[in-house]
Amino acid sequence: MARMIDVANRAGVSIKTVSRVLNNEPHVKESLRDKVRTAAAEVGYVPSTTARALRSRRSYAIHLVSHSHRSAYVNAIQFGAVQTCQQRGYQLMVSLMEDLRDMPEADLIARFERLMAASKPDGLILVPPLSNDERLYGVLERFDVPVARVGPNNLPDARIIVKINEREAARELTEHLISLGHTRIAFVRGKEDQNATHERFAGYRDALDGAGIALDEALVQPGDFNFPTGLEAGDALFALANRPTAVFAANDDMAAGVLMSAHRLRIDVPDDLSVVGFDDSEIAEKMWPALTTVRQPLLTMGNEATRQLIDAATNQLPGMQDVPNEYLDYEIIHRDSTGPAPRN
Amino acid sequence: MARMIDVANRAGVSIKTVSRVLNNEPHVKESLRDKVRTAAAEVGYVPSTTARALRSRRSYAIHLVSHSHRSAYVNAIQFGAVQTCQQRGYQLMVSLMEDLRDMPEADLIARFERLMAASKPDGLILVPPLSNDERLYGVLERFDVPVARVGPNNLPDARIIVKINEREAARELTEHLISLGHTRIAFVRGKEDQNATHERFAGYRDALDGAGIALDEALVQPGDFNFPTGLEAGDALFALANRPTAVFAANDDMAAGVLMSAHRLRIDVPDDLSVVGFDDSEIAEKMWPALTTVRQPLLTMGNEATRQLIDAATNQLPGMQDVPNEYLDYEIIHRDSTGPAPRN
DNA sequence: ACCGCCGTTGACAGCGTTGTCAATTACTGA
DNA sequence: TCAGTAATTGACAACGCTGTCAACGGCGGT
Repeated sequence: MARMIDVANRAGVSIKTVSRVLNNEPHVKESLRDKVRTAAAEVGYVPSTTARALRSRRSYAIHLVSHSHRSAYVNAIQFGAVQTCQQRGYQLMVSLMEDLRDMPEADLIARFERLMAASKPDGLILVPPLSNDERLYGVLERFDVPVARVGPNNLPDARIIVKINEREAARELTEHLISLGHTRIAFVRGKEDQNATHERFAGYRDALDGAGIALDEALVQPGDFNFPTGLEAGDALFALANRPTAVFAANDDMAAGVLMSAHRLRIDVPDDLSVVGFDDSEIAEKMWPALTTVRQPLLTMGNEATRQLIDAATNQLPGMQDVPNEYLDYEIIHRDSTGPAPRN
Repeated sequence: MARMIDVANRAGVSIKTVSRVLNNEPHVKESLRDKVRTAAAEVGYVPSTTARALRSRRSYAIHLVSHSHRSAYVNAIQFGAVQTCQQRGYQLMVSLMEDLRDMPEADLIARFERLMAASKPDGLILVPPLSNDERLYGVLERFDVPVARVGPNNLPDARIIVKINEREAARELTEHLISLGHTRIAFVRGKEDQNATHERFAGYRDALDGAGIALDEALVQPGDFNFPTGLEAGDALFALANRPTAVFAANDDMAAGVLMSAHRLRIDVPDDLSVVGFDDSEIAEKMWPALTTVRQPLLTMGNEATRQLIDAATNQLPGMQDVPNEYLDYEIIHRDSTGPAPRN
């Protein structure tokens, strides 16, 4: 495998000059630049990330840390992250972090210390539920590494946060149900320690309030973002004397559970019941009937988080002032699980 | 961040001794070992993977390369891989490789050369369709790196291959349909350049042959492992004058498409039609009706591939003689999409 | 008592790159 | 023309670890 010295010899310059050319540093004559680049191509030179990392204290790697439970959501974000990494010559590493809630802070610190020491990433991507864990907030201060948080997040500072306006999206989706004539609209909550649950519920309430519909606590069911809890929530809702005509599940997996419950009870969707989800995960269009939901630009979110991290690491952006953590665009996807409220 | 020299000073030994202790090398007195370990713990020492990698020419990293299209299948394998990596103190890096078919071999080599040079992995995990691409077979010879291929694979050599017996599984699943009384059993093929398609189809034929059922070419539809082609295949099959009473889709996503087609045509599943898939991907249990399918131990496959790679890199296994590339266990998961053949 | 061996231990070099700084060359203005 | 400054280039060290090899000391055999 060709090293820098081989390129240098072939081009008749010192290795330092080769280094400068390949890193696009100033202070090299154009004529030499070409000569070096040609030589590098001829010997098939590829820089050793390892040596670079050791000397320059930059690893050219981004580390994505996710909770041990893998989902299509995280998968999509990761996909976006690896795309951007490859474009920019970075590596993407992935780690799993088990449940943090019952982990003493000391262990938490130790976990991250090990992770940081071992892979020395130039940036850290945190996805839900890690991204809105307040304790990590303090723990990561200890390490001098840019952190990007993906997903709804109410941390007040200027870190990199990539998200959509979930509250507004939830409101819009609920308003759509209301415009279809629904008034008894149920809501299935997600995990209580995730911000998404609260944002989406807030949007749901906003819409009800706006339409002057009173919140019926009986129509609000707990859940944990997984299919089985969606199923349970559906069973509970449909056992009610006064059934809802529409169900807003806080994510698609739970919406699938609600649909399953409806099917089992021979409730026709969308004629007798409308169901909506959130995320537009890959199962949304594969369900029967295909699910009306909110599309999050997960790929773009992965891209963005990565891009901003790399920029921060490269110091192309002196601070993050010009990255105002704005919302990315979402989109309501209308499919076949929603229809006019049944009259009765 | 503590370095080895800090541990050495604290323990009153040379850094070489620290290195020996922490790498479990021989020739250190037990008393010193304890002293070093204590010192390491006290200063919170974590070895620098970077420095280690540079000097020892081992990166303590496994690289998982997948096709640009990310699926739940790959996601699960990756999950298994990262689990084992973390257990063994390795990092997992991921890469995407775009479509290789129309890539000249020279480019292919260049792609891998860059990948290898940049991340210098101790092992490479290839997932379908990369894992059964014959050209990679030759290309990877150039690099002195252990390669694990996940998925059905008929390469004749002694490399690491982690798979289930897909043909047998497909036969068993088809036999189950036959035992339910079905004789008009359709098959939806996957991508033709993937071994899985051929293995699964072969198993389907085995079962038909075994039962003395003639293969009806009209019941064999093309597909590409994605939902839309499953939908198309369903539409084509259900437009037939003599409809099948059962459909075996070569994977779950296509089975979802077949189900959607059936629902749209108001064909009752499982009363009028049985549908089965393959993989037991996460959507299988969320479909309506929940899908009967073959569970591949994808997590275990990711674990195994990684374990074998690490062992190979560590030379704990001198060769691969004692890793006989045996099949892992699969399991037929009976759900609600299958039932007795309708009488007519 | 001496030799030679083995189990321990450490000094030192070097992995392939980039940072520092000095040396050299080119260019400016008087 | 020449000093003074700026641009260019390279020599060398260093990042933190492991591989090599030499030094040391204890021990058994003669």
